[in-house]
Amino acid sequence: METPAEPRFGHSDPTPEQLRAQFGRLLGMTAGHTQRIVNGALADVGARKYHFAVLATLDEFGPSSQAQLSDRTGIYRSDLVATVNELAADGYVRREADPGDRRRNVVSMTEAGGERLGQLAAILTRTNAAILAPFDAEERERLTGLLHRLLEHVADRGSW
Amino acid sequence: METPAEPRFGHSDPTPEQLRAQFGRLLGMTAGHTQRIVNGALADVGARKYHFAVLATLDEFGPSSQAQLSDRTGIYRSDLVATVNELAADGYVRREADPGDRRRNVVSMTEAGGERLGQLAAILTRTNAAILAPFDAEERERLTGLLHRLLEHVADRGSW
DNA sequence: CGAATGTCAGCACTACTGAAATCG
DNA sequence: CCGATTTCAGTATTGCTGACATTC
Repeated sequence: METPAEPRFGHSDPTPEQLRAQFGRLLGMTAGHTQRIVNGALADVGARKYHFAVLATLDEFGPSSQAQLSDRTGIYRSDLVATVNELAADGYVRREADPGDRRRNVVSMTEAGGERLGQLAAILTRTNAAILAPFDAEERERLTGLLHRLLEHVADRGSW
Repeated sequence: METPAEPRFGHSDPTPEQLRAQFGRLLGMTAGHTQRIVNGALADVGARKYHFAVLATLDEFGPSSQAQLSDRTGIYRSDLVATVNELAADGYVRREADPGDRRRNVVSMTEAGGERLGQLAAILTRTNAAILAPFDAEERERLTGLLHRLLEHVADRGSW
């Protein structure tokens, strides 16, 4: 009774200062909510971020080995196996042995994969717009510019 | 041989446009790297984000029930159990039955917990500074301002 | 032989769900 | 009985590591 009913993320009590002050927390929570929105929209059609990443890469670079897909998407090779499995099971990609290098597979997008990519791209365009709705064009550029600089900085292995 | 040795996150190949264009990806990757830096620094002393969140909350609000801690930190009640277990095992908090309401536990910070909080706060201050190093004061305010607005927007249940 | 490739198994952390037991 | 609190068990995704067999 002391605590009124709280919704899933409802903070009936104030958030402590020391927590609010953490930049990492601000960034992490913002990204967390954003990811949940994006993942939820993708999950509605049975997809995940990895699916879009692989399909978009195949669209731009054409048939590729899994190692190339890993390099271009940032997805680990071990995780790519499952991703390609899923996409192949749905008929969006084909996995064939590379005749020229028998260590490799050649992954190529099917026609159905092309349509799937269009579907996922549309979903992402929509969610991106919804997420950035409160910002005008100038603010969006400022925000993405700052985030790009921050990403370059934190992604710089060697400093950490 | 075709692909030169790539470090853990080295993209020897370019990132596809369609991926680069995703705001969610930019935010997610930035947050991911940042979290890894912060978590790594905390892990060096055997701590996690949840530990700091709970200790900071106890510091500001005094002895609390686990439900209150959950509300104020955003940590799920089920996950709070393990967090309090860990903190109690290290002597940083005490968990006692609430005499006035036998459903509740009263969690309170010990002296060692206060020192631990100081240690973790110092670590976070250091990592925050390192993460934000490339930005001047004005840019930091702009970035945190934009992120706060974005967080409010995306955290708004009901819109999603 | 050394290196690349694909595959499998597994771990850690986070976020989240559901259910049970106790108590008000 | 309803609701609050704590606890346990379990799930999913992501990021990441190590090992292995095959092939170049």
